[in-house]
Amino acid sequence: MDSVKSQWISIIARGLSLAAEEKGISLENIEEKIVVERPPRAELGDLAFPMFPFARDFKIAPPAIASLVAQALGDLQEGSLKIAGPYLNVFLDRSAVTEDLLKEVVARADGYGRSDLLAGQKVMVEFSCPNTNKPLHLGHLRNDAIGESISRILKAAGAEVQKVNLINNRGVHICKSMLAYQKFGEGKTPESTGIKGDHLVGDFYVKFNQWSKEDSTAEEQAQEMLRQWEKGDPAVNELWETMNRWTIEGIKETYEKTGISFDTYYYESNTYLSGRDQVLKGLEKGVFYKDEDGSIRLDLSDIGMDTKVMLRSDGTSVYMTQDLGTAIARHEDFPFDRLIYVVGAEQEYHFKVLFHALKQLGFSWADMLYHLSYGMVNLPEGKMKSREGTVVDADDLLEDLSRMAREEIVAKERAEAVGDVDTTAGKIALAALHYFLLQVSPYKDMVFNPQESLSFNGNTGPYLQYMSARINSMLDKYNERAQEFEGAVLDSSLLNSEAEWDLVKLISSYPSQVRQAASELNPSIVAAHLYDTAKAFSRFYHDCSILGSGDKNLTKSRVALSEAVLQVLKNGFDLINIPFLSKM
RNA sequence: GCGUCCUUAGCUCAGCUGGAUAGAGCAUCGGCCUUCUAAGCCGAGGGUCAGAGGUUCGAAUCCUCUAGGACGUACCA
Repeated sequence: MDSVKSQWISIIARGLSLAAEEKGISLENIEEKIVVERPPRAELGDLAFPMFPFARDFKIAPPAIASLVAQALGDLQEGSLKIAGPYLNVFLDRSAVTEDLLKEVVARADGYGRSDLLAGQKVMVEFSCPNTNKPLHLGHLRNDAIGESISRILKAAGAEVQKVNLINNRGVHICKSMLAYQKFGEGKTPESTGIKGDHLVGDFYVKFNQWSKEDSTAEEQAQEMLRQWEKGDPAVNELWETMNRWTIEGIKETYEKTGISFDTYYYESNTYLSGRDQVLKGLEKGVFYKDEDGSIRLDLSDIGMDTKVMLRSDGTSVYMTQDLGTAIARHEDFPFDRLIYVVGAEQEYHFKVLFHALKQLGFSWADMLYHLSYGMVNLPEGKMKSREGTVVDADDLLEDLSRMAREEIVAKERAEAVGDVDTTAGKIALAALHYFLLQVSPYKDMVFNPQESLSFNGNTGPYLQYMSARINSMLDKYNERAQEFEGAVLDSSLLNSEAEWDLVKLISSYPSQVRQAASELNPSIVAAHLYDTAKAFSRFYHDCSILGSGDKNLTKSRVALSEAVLQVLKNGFDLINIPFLSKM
């Protein structure tokens, strides 16, 4: 369809220049001025060219220009042109467009939608970045969904993508759960309690917060433990290693359940020292300065901000310290053209400072760093607050969703048809979750209403799965009854209903939607397009019988169209991490 | 205080670099299962695109201001 579009742009350009010649005016850069749109309603045509931009040159009203151009072009082979007030609308040769499209989708198959928009680019995407003191919650799930999806979309746009995670495994907050474990742990382990490691550790983090309310020395004790840890105290270190392992194993289990993966894990514990070296180097170079209070700081007054601590006065590192070290290590490991940090909007200030500091330190690639800032997930009552226990735990949520999906399967008496009910339910749960999280533009805050958000009806992930499963089983039936349709010929001119043409347009615009999602780093564009496609198929399927059309050529043609729809859905599912189900 | 962002139907969200009558889902009401899965399809009601100016032939979209809200402005991450 892209080629058809550019073909029409040059036709219109020819018409405009002919018309201009007739009027005795000269037009420059015509093609660049031409705007292509889609008419608001299908009856108006397939492409629209507004004539407003040329009113100034012609010094006549846009509708008059439209008729002038139409006249100049006369009769056309490629389709037809219609004047609609100030617009020139194009009606494409549907049969030809459909035929080309169906061939293209078959030829490209899983590759349909891929492009070379970012070919040759190395892009690193950082996301998730959990702390090792508690399990993942709903906020992480949004981060993970965005990061994973963006990575897949960038890859589809031709980039070489490296997904990286940064485990925040050191710092005073980590010491808090360790301290609580020392005090109240009684030697419990994930094995002895049967509690998933990250949850067990998280319970002690909660315990610390309770205890610190009663004992005012708790915070100071945690700080002391951090100093011991940075000094390399063997007992502290051993506890740290044990508890970290528990948490990371638990978190990795959750990643596996949600289809998230990473090419490389970075650990704050490995990078904070090199970060510290960088800060000291920067101090020597005069990029940083030593404050009266003993801390090493960066002066940001040149970019209208205050000063920022790079290293504490007691010599221990802050978040910024290790992020410097991590960024440098990453560029050495994978010389990226772009590093995208998928991190919440509340850290915008942090990244501004980080990028600025790296630039001041003389790293040319500092300009290639980008903070993909996303909004918070709120509850109907307001923010999630760990202190008030309103945090939605990731594992619990997945379990709830799976249970609900299982109940649906049973209620709809689909258990037998589906086969493995638990696996299917798990995949439906993922579709519901990922679609819900990705249909919203990343930068916006969103509301998660547990009761309403988890519906499987309407504009949801399971709806998409349902439509694709139905297409799939219809195609299975077609193949089983292959004999009936022997000798049938694919004839795209038979696909002449509006519903079929709608599908052709949606299928053909899928690749440009993926490219747009890649350049805007916005998976919701893909999600919305898949919904439109599934919805259009649903209407078509309801109105047009495929296997029972009564004409085997028509059946074959509709089957081909359905196969193309299914291909787009499958390819798109992969980009937004929704599992395809052959049965549901 | 200062900075960044948000505000579209009762609710949750779309709305491409400004373009023809602002769209979905949920919720409400009404139709459709002896025919390819009713997790479906069709229809109805529901909008001063927060408000006011401005730019433009044309503004939900761009600019300014105002009002609400979120976040940030830590030797937390």
